[in-house]
Amino acid sequence: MHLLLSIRISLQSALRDLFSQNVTVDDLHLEITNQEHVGDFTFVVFPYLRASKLSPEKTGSAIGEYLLKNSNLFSGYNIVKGFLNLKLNQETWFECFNWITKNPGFGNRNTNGKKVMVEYSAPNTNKPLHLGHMRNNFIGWSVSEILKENGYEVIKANLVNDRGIHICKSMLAWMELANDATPESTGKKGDHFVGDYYVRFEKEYRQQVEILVAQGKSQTVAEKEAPWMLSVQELLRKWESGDTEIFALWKKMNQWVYDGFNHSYKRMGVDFDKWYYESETYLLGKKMVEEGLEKGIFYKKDDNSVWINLSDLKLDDKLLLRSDGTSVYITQDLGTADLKYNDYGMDVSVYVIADEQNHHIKLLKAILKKLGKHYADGIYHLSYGMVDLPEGKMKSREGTVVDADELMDEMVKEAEKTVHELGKTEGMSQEELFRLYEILGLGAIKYFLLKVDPKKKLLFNPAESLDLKGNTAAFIQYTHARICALFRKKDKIGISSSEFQKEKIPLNHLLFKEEREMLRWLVYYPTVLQDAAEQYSPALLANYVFETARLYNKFYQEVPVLVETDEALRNFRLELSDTVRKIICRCLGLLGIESPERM
RNA sequence: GGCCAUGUAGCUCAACGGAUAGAGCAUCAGCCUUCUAAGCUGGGGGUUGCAGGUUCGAUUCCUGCCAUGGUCACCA
Repeated sequence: MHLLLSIRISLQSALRDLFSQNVTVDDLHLEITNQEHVGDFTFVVFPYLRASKLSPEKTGSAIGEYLLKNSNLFSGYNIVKGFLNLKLNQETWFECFNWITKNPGFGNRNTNGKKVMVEYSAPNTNKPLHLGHMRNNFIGWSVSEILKENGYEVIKANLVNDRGIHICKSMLAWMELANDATPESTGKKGDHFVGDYYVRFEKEYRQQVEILVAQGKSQTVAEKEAPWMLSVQELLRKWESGDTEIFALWKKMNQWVYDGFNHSYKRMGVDFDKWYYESETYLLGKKMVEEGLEKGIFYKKDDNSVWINLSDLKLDDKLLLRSDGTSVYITQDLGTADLKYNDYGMDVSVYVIADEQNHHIKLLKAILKKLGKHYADGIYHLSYGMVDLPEGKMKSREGTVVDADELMDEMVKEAEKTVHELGKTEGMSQEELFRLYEILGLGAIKYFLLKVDPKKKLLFNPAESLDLKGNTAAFIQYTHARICALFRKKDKIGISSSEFQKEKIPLNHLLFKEEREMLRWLVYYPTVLQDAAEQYSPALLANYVFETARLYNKFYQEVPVLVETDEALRNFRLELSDTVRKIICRCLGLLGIESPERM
């Protein structure tokens, strides 16, 4: 029995039979009854007063009476103003619990035949990953998994920004300063190795600019004429013309970076089905610009630069090719969008990109539409807020960027410290312990970054992220481990458990408040899972699973499980506990967080 | 300046247009001779940025202000 649906159907009949109102089941809204009122679910009758032509109280009691007479779900009702509080009878709760336990994939939806591509991560190959990438990665990965659970076929894609002036900067600094050093020879992780040369370029370049300024040049001129700026531009030209030596170096250094990235991705637990490289898509973009020119959708200025007029959309004209014929950021995005669609023909294409690019994606969609690409309508920008630190924005120049690898190390170390202090892991092997530290450390970061609504900016407070109390992954993982402990204990003291059978529950037994509240909450899982997909929001699941753990801990505190002497009741509570454990495990799993059996 | 977000307890965040706006952190007071105290119970803490409007009802929708952030590159 699908509880919420059953109640809605009863209400639907009530409105139809009493007031000749035809409403769809989806339009009927049920809320959890407030703490201070008596009841399980509440139905607001205000919207139906026009139909009933009665006072709120009389409308409510008419519906209440109808439900008691025509349905066996309810044991009573009360009305406060226009709020009809419904009380379910105990039989209904057991029936409902039966339905949940007999549906292993409770909440999952069958395949709907729709295909979605989720593009996320999108790193540059000149720097290691940082905290901003982490939010991006975790949102992208989690949304993908949530969509799968809701019946979509999902392609996880990564679009690597592997070309351009910034890559040339690391290359130049390496050529000038490295003496053929490699990640192997220095024992440094490849992405950090290359990133260091990027930093060294910037440092040296700034000095060169300063010298020129001291010699009397203006800042702008100095920035353009500094020796390394000229060299790096030359390097880019060589790269674009396909210089074999430069190309080989570019490939070699990018590979170092990829080796580093793959290591980080693996530790973060994110993966991709398809990799795109801007070095391969920018030419496609150029081709599309040519086509647009031929069709007269774009126009060329005297200096040979190519533009599109978007005045009908109240947007400024947008440049698509520079006067020297090279492509800009949006050019390659046009090419990538087309390639993606030709590869997969997906219904929806999700771009997980920070909100600083809202305007850019708007332009991208607009231009694709002008080119007659119908798939433009399927593009959805999952725009998330940037991660700020208590001191403000992360700035690479000021060295305030939080490095992903360092953060993971730090959090795992912190987890190790706490596990040690609490000393509950006696008998676990060294290998199991290391595994546990990873699960706890990574879980903490992921939960911290995912629990906030993606579209809001996120304040990363290092001290707070280390916390293991309250609204954290550890709190939820702890609840999971606690339930596991309960079952270990059960086996140890030799209590046999069998499937819960509601017929065996003593008739005079009343469910604890904590039991009813737990059941009532579990019923909402399918709704939350669906909402999370529709809103592309892992945060909804994070909030749900936190509340699940919170309610279970209350239950655990107040209700005896193993200590219960009545076998049927004990079995019911054990199975309820196991159901909660499974829901926690599934929710955390969709957030990319593992559920330890001990901690 | 135009456009777009955001503004809720000291702090970080919740709340399909519904009841006296909820959690966590911090703070104060309690609970381990019974299932993991990374837990539980209770207290204090609010003019939901401001002013209007829409209606049975607004944190939520509309308008105007104010504040913060983003963006409007031949950067990516």
